[in-house]
Amino acid sequence: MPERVTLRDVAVVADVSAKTVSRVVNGDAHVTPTTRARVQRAITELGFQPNLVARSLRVGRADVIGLVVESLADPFFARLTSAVEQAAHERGLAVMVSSVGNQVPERESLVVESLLVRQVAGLIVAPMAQDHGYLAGARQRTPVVFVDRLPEGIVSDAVLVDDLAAGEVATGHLIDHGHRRVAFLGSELRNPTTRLRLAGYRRALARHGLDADESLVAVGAGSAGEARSAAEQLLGGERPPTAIFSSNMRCSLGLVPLLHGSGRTDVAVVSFDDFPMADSLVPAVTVIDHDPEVIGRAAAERLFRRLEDPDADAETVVVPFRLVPRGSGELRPPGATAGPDRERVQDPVPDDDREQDMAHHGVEGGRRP
Amino acid sequence: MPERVTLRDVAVVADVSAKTVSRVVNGDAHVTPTTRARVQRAITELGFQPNLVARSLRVGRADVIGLVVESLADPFFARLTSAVEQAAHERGLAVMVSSVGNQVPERESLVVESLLVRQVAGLIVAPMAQDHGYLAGARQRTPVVFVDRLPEGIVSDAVLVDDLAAGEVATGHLIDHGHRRVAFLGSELRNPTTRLRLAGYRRALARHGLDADESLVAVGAGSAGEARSAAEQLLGGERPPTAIFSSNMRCSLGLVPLLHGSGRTDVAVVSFDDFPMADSLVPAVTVIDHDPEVIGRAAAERLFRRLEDPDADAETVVVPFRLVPRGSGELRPPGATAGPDRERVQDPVPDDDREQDMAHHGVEGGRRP
DNA sequence: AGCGGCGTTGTCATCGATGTCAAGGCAGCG
DNA sequence: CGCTGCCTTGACATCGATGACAACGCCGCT
Repeated sequence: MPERVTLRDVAVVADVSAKTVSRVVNGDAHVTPTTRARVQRAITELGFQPNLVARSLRVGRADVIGLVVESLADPFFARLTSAVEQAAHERGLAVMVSSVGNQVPERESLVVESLLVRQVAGLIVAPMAQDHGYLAGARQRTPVVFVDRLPEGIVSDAVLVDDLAAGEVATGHLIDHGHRRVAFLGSELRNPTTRLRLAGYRRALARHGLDADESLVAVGAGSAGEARSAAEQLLGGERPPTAIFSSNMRCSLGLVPLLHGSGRTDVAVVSFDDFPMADSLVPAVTVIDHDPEVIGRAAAERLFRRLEDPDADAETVVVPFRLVPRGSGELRPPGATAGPDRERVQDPVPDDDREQDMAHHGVEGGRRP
Repeated sequence: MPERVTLRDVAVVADVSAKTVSRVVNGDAHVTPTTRARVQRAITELGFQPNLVARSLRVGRADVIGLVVESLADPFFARLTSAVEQAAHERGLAVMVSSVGNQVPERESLVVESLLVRQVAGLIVAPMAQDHGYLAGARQRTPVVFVDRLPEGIVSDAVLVDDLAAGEVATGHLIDHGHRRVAFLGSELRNPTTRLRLAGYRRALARHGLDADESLVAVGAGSAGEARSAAEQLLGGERPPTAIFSSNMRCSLGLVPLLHGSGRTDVAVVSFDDFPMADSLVPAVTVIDHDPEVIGRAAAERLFRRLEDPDADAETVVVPFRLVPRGSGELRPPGATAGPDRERVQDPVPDDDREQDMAHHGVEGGRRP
């Protein structure tokens, strides 16, 4: 029994050529049933398994897809990874994962390169880099689907949430509940989704005629601990916020324990992304919910379609988000009275119209050119 | 400019053989500095990247490690995955991930096989299968490190937490706080860690002279929702538990919202594994904490060492766990008085001795033969 | 001058699969 | 019987890298 059984070993036992064994293994029609049965017996007897590395080299492409995310431990990306892996597995593809970290966006191109030299059939990338020109050459032979944001400098398939709109909805929700000092808590600005959510925050402020106060913007939190410290500073300022838009799960995991631990559950919170126990806390946390599993699956499907039809036009899929009111986002600022905010003179639209506008934003999924 | 630059292309430009280019790429000493510089220039000019699939085929092993876990979305495994990927990346290795799911332990061997045919250099496996004999042959060429439990039927490297001891500590903690109706909430019994934690639970009961009541054992929860339903049944029974040992994070994510949502925060809880917000809830959740990052890193290091020394003896690394009292596990049962439990006549050891005993369990890490 | 040793370089086989295309066998038709 | 077409099979090159080892040149020593 040789250490590794090859086509040749099977060919000897079955008294055919290795090519015929290959035909049987790959379901090629050009084999007689008699020969086929004989080869199958030999395959079973020897426990033959094709060497997929050899096949990949010959074919020029591995049956593996690459996934690049910021962090595999991040709950959002963990669930996205899981969805991608499951979709790939259903197609007989393996998944090679790689993380970029949150310190050096330029690592993205190195990480992607390390997947390309392994001949991955395709890539799903949650981008952090400023410029995706590095992918221009590779994309002729390796399809790429971007998740969470559009690439810069190239046209590619993508699966997105509208971060700007979501940031605007989250912030608008707080403003609609009377808050005039709304803070933004976010990760590094080199993270494109942070920038978009911040832009949405600012657009909501502007839309309500509120001045943007940069002392209410705390970005750069690379961990839950840093988010916690940043929130502490926000709340300890001269004119502290009465509400906080926490622009990703990681920041929320720093902010919420702080508020609960320091008895500041009076501060209104909208969290971008749901997280465990958010609805069990008192008050339960209002969230912008977008499902990483939906994103992961959509990205994988998009990639499979691209593999089948390399020359089709690039397509962007926008997946829906929704605001889930649970309590923390509906808290009123100190001194505010119940009911519609009477100070709001710039926008006479009734509340129900605004709710509908939000529902429109929250439900809309579709295609973006 | 050819589509793909090979050693041969570089060799032509540099006027050397492909073998010399290979020597330069691999840092072989047998190249003159003059030749080396000339080749480097050609490499840069052509943008050459070695084809790692070709190398893998020739060498007989890919520079990829495989990781097999139950679910990539599970927070515990997500963090373990992240730690493994980072450790691998530091070594220039890629990571191929695969999930088994929680329904069919036998899928493990199929999943492992799909990694083996891709010539992974080594495997890290969080096992679910009943028998690891399927790995006996492969292990001669592909090192395996098991995480979380020892394999069945083969001797292999492993990185473990002592699930039985941890289950015993968790349950003992509840008993020490006066509970006599302690329930066990767990996943499927085909999951070996569930079985060990249940055994620990039973051992704690026995140690305190308490009869095991099977109506207090709820296993089979495949999701947080199912855990929630199981907990509902436990609490709705004729003689409901006053305390619950939730034997994994997933069960806790079902149980804790139930308790909070139904006003049953009087039920004492110890959760195996920490989770986000556990310490922000009221009462904060007492947990058995073991760090998946420590496990992941230890597993990766063990695998790297195995790759360097394939013939060394198998080794098991036991990583520490600790009980983190936060409130939920220290709740007293209804009608209990404060202070030491006067009903405990079988064990006259004072509380401080027992605390020390637990600290001993919680701190101990080391090697197991 | 001749020999031996050492360092560098190159040739060629190898890894294990698949693609390309020729060859052989058989059936049908004139 | 000879020719043509179709189907099956096999030979051999290919994928792109590395391992094994021979060949060559140079230097130092006798």
